Amino acid sequence: MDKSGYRILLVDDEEDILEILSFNLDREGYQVFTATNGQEALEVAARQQPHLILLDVMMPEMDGMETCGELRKLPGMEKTIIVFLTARGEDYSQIAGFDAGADDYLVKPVKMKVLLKRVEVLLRRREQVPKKSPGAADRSSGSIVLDRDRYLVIRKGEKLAFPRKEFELLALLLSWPGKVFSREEIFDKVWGNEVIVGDRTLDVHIRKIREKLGPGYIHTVKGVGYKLEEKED
Amino acid sequence: MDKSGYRILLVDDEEDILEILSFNLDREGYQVFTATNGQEALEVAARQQPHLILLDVMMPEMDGMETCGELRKLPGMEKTIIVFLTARGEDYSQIAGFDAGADDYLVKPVKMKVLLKRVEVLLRRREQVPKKSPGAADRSSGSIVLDRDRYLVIRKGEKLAFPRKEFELLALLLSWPGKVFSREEIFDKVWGNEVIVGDRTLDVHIRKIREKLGPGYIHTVKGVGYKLEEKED
DNA sequence: TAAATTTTCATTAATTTTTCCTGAACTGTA
DNA sequence: TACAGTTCAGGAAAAATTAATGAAAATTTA
Repeated sequence: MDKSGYRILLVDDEEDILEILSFNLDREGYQVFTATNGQEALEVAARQQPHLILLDVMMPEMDGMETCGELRKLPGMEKTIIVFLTARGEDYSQIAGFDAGADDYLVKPVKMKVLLKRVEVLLRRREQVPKKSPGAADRSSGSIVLDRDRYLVIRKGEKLAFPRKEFELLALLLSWPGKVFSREEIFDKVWGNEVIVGDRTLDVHIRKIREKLGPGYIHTVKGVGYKLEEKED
Repeated sequence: MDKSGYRILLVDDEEDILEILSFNLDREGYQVFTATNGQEALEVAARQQPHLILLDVMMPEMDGMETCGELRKLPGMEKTIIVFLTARGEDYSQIAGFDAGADDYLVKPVKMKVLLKRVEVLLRRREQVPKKSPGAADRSSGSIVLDRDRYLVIRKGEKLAFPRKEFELLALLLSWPGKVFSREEIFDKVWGNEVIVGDRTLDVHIRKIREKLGPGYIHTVKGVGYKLEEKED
């Protein structure tokens, strides 16, 4: 990940903390900005348009949550990642529960390694630019996308309704396109290790999925299992 | 298998589960350690250097996948076996996919017997150290590569589908390019010592492989066995 | 209760695995 | 060199395994 393309805003009333965080994030390659209070945070944020904001909850005058609410109102800041920094012992229910609009929160004291990792993960998640690594096992699928909330399978924009078992099965295959999943593995992951169903059951589900997706997606590897692959033969 | 030589780390935020797993694994003879959150897991792992880590995906603060990523970064932990414990219905693409770096995952509820078996198998698998012959070609260096996950044989970038027996046979030969495998050895490794098949069976499989790979790969050493070699005559 | 979903079952189909037979290549020997 | 005795390759096909299919029963859901 090229970190130099990311702007991070740190907001804390303690200069010491700002300095430590700043030092470490800077060393990682991020562009770092700081603010020591809510008001300042809003100004810097508006000007710099950071990708991620680390916000201390406990601050005088305008606290983290209020600042967060204000930040969210700024143009282009609706999707900025806002992470709360909170001291241990503060009321989690208040922090985790409220809808001030934070994306995540960290409990102080935070190990720097953890914080850096979290920042990285959050940025990457928001990045959502699925790159293709040539040659390597590409686990992001091409034309098939799952909508787990609605139990929909979207293939080339077309929405297909899938019943639960079929959906779960497809989801499993899709979780690693190309990988051959053995029957055992499929039963284990889709049905669970409690339930025991006949071998033909799986065949039938595979057939149903094939009927909906059309041919060329699910391939049988006789004696081994099934795999999903879009391009191949 | 002497289980007392293995250290297993259990990570789950639910104490009950930890207790049950701990009890059972302990009874099997493993050395068991526990942690109730990702942070603790990292600390214990760093100190105890476990051989296998059972990691619940759903945990507060730092979830299993994130923890996994962190664990992988610890020194000497690159090859530790990490197994995810996941509830059925969770997004497979999140669990199996992504580069969290898990070796396997189990779906809850897991039968204890299943879990113990899986642990045993995984530990044993990791035990086998692939032997290298000094002068021989490395299996990855040649133009033939096996992709076990996809069950494909890749020869000069070209993907070839191999049926099971042929795949296993080729895998054996490829495990030590240049070495001559005796018929006896091949039958033992590929068919297992219980199954008894005629001598001609092997010839036929070799022929099939030759048909697919083309000549120049598998060489017959009359009266001794077969070997795979890419360069020689 | 009807509709949809999931599972089973009997058959059929396809592929894989194995056997068998013929002949070529090689080995050692008279 | 010619002769038996092995050992393996190649063609063809039987045997066995495994999966696809059609239809229907069982189960769950709406």
